[in-house]
Order: sequence, then structure tokens, then C-alpha cells
Amino acid sequence: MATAAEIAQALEEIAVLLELAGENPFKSRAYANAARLLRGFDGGVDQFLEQARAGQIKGVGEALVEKMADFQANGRSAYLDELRSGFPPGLLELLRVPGLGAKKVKALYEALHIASLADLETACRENRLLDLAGFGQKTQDNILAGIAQLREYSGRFLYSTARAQAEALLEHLRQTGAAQRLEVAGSLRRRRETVKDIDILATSKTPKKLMDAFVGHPDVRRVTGHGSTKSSVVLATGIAADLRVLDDSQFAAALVHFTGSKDHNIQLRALAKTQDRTLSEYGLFASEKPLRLRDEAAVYKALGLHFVPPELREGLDEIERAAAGEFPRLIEVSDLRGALHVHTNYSDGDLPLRRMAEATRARGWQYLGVCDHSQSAAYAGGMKPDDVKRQHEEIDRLNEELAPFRIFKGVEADILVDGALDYDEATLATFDFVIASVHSRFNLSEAEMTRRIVAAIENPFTTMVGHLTGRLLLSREGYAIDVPAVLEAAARHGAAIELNAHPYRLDLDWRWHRKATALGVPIPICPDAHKEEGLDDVAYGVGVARKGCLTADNVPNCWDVKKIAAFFARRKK
DNA sequence: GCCGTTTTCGGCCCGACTGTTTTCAGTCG
Repeated sequence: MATAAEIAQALEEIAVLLELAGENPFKSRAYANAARLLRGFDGGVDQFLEQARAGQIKGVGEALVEKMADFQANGRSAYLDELRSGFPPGLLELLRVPGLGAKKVKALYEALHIASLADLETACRENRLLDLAGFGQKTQDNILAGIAQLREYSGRFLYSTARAQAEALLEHLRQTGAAQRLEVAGSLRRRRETVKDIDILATSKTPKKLMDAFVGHPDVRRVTGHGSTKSSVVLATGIAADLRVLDDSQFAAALVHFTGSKDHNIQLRALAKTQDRTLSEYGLFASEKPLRLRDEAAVYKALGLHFVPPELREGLDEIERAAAGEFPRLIEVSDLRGALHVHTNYSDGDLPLRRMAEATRARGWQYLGVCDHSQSAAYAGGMKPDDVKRQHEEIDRLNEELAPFRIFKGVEADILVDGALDYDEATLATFDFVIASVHSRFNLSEAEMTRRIVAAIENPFTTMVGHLTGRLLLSREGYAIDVPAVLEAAARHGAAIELNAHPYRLDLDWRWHRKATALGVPIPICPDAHKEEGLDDVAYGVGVARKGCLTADNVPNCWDVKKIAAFFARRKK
């Protein structure tokens, strides 16, 4: 028995392989479409197949039902296996090179037998792409640059990936019963948006037992060190992980040492030195004698500082601030009262509106701001004015039924190239709030892009700007934009700037948060969810919001229904 | 591969850019 997710994943792989095989693109799309329908289906696989057989699921016909049933019954798909056998496995990674799609990858494979990134790089260096129809010098240069970019990023991992991996390791170590204290340190604890490795600190009376469990974890692919105080491994995902086991008396200083960035630690040690003491991973020493420090707060206190939240230990101005006073209480996930920027199957979301509303309510939140794509976003099934009307009628019905839970009528409206929003004023006026986002024409000059987005902010219907720079962590740089100019425009016009919490985005970058809050620009933390689990991505947003020193007051979706409704209404006036 | 009918084939979402071409294919979102 295969799960819906497994079947959907198989369908998605079939879709990619069909593209590579040069099949009818609509055939490929049919598989991708079926995968999406299955993921969003409200019920089990059997029920899905039953309804599809009855012709009740548009887009899933006889052939798809048969292949899905095959997978469901056998746990694998003969069709997928057959497609896979037609290509070397390394071919799929070529699709990660920017500018390379199925057609080009297929041409490279057939004409030059290129079947991996290494093959491709060699062929480019030997100028072998130049003779290939449809390829030229520019293409070859761009491919080389793309490979270099992939390589540069490949040593880093998304926070979300590393966090999940770290949790699995921690759970494994806990189960040994050999750990007294157990903490993640490093950039992961600082909640950097991308991290290089996982650092775990522990105290134990039986370190060997803990070390053996660590190197024996099923995800470990390579053990690069295995000692009594430190072990290092490389995991299946490619992430390196270290475990250090310490004496309990050293734990607090070690946690400070292995959590702080290099700059933070340098500043802390310099401060200690002015007090005729030395600070190291082993403790804070006056002469030869270590001070007794129970926890991190004690370390900072001994240095004459208020506690510095781990997320802030980047070596910016946090030590100065910790000397001057306490940090404000930073935002926590439990402060959130609602979710804004959620997609449904009115555009490219998986689930019906009702399901997303119920999922939001089930998380203890009081409201949902639904924001499907606007009409120009054809690739995402953007809403035509008729769809908007239909959605608003459904929202009205649901609001009666689900009260006091509240659904706000939002939209993620494309910012067109001239800065206009993607509907006429009459349509815009029907929304409670509008997220204005750029989804096309990324390569404007910085001045043009800034003008474009500022123009959108000047539009009184714009409540906030979505994913301001369009970046995709580890894969695409954001477009050129003058962020301070945009923040100042937002401040002038009372608009907000979204913190998109999708783990690939985390955009607005935390490095701009303090500037934004200083200007009085609110920063809602938005899941940009396309399925139920996407709602939980707000946790990633909260992590970087803490790095940006945001409090619940700065984040509109921590406000209650009344206050946020007033905020929406004020902006529209 | 699906769908709907001008009912068994032809269309399926689209606009723009890039790099290759000299009118367009491939890629992207």
C-alpha cells in the first residue's frame, strides 16, 4: 500500500522524465496535475481512485487511474521504472543548472553523452557545446557560471533541512538515556537562514555510549572522527554534524562559545580581557580559576551583560546593547493570532478554502487572510474577476458558519512592469487587503525595479509588499532593488512589508528588520502556504524575525481580529 | 494524457526574455 504522498511523488517524477523524453508537454503536465490533485484531495487514495473512475475528478482519466492503481497495489510503478531506465540517474541534476531545461539536457545527453554535472563542466571547458545546434558561447558561459553557483551553494543547507536532521539526531541521542544536557549550538541555534553544519553539545556520565550512538545513527554515511569528547560525521543529506561531550561544569561556557558567531566571540573575549579575565570554550577564568557558571545567563551576567538571545549573537551591536539594558521580549510562535497570505485551489494551492480555514483554526489562530494569485499569474492559475466574486461569496458563507473565526478577503496581486496592480480599481476595492508581489520581469535595473515597487506601494489598495526581493535561498539571488528606499516609501504610505516565511524565501531578510521597525513599518510573518503543512512554516519566519529583533507588536498577525481589521481598513482610505 | 464536442481530434495558459538565430526554440515564473 502506497500513501498519497508517495504516489504523488512518483507522478511528479514521471512528469519530469516525460519532459526529458521529449514527450508531449501536455502529457507531462497531466501527470504533474494529477499529483497536485492527489496531494490536495480530501480523502484517501482509494476514494480518490474511486471518484476518478466515476469521472468525477477532472484531469484524471483512465490511463492515470490505471498507473496510480498500479502504484497503490504494488508500491511501485512499472511505467516509472521503465522511464527511469531510459536515462542515467545523474541527468536529473542537470535540470538544476539555471537555463537548462528538459530539451537542452536531452540534447546534451544525446549528442555529447553528458550525464552529470562533472561531464557538463568538462564539456564546457573543452568548448564542446559550441558546435551543438541551439548552443553558443553565451550559453556555454552561462552554464559554467550556473555550475559554479550550484557548487558554491552546495556546501550550505536550508535551515529547515538542517533543523529536521538535527531533531532526528537529538531524538536518537535522547533515546540512549546517556545524555544529561543536550543542545544544538552553532548557526542552527542562531537560526541563520542557511547553515553549513550541525553542532551538538552534550554532557554525559557515559560519553562513549553517546558517541557510539551518534556515529551509529542510520543517516550517517561517513564517520570523519570518533573520539571521547568529539565525533564528526557526514550524513546522507551531505550535512556534516559534530557532537561534543563535555563536563557539566564546562557546559555553559561551551554553549556560549559554540553558539556565538566568530565576531560575537571575539567581542566577548575582548570584554573579558578588560576585566582581567579570560573567556574560552572551557570557561571564564579569573587568574587560573574558572568561575562557576550554571548556564549561559550566568556567563553573560559575570561579564556584566544582560542575556543575549542566541539569535542575536552575530557580532553586530548586541554586546553594546546587552551592556546598556535588557533586550525586548522577542516574538514567539505562540504570539501569532492569524495567518495571512495563504493560497487555495482558487489558484495554485492544493486545498479548498474551507480546508485551509479549518487548518488555520485548528492551529489555534483566530483568522485567515486568503491570498490567491491574480489574473496575470496564468502559470499559477490566477483568479479572473469572476473567480474573485465566487471566492468572496464562499468567504461570506464560511464567515457566517465559522464565526467568530474570520476569513479576510485578500489577494496576492502581481505588480505589473509599470508598478500597476493586476486588477481594476473596482475589483481591488472588493478585497479586505492586498499583497502586491513581483512574479515577472525580474531583470529590471535597480532603479526601475525600485520605481516599480514604490509605485505599487503608492497605490492605496496595497496593504503590503510580498517577498520583497524574490530571492530563493541557495538557488536564486533576489532582484536588484533599493531596499531602504522601499522601506521609506512603505513608511510614508502606511504599507507593510511581508516577511515571507517559506524556508526558501525568508524575505524580507532579517538584516533589514530593524531599519523597518525604526521607520514604523509593520512586518507580518506570512506562511505563503500552498498546502496545510505550509502553515507551519511561520516557525521559520519567527526564527529570522527574532534575528531581526522583532516583537509581537511589530508583527500585524500577532494582533487580534479587531486591530488587524482596522489596519486593513485604514490603509484603504 | 485529458477533455469536449463544430462528438474521436485538436487544443490544452501565457508573456517575456535570452541566445540563438534572421524568425524562433527553450526557459522561466
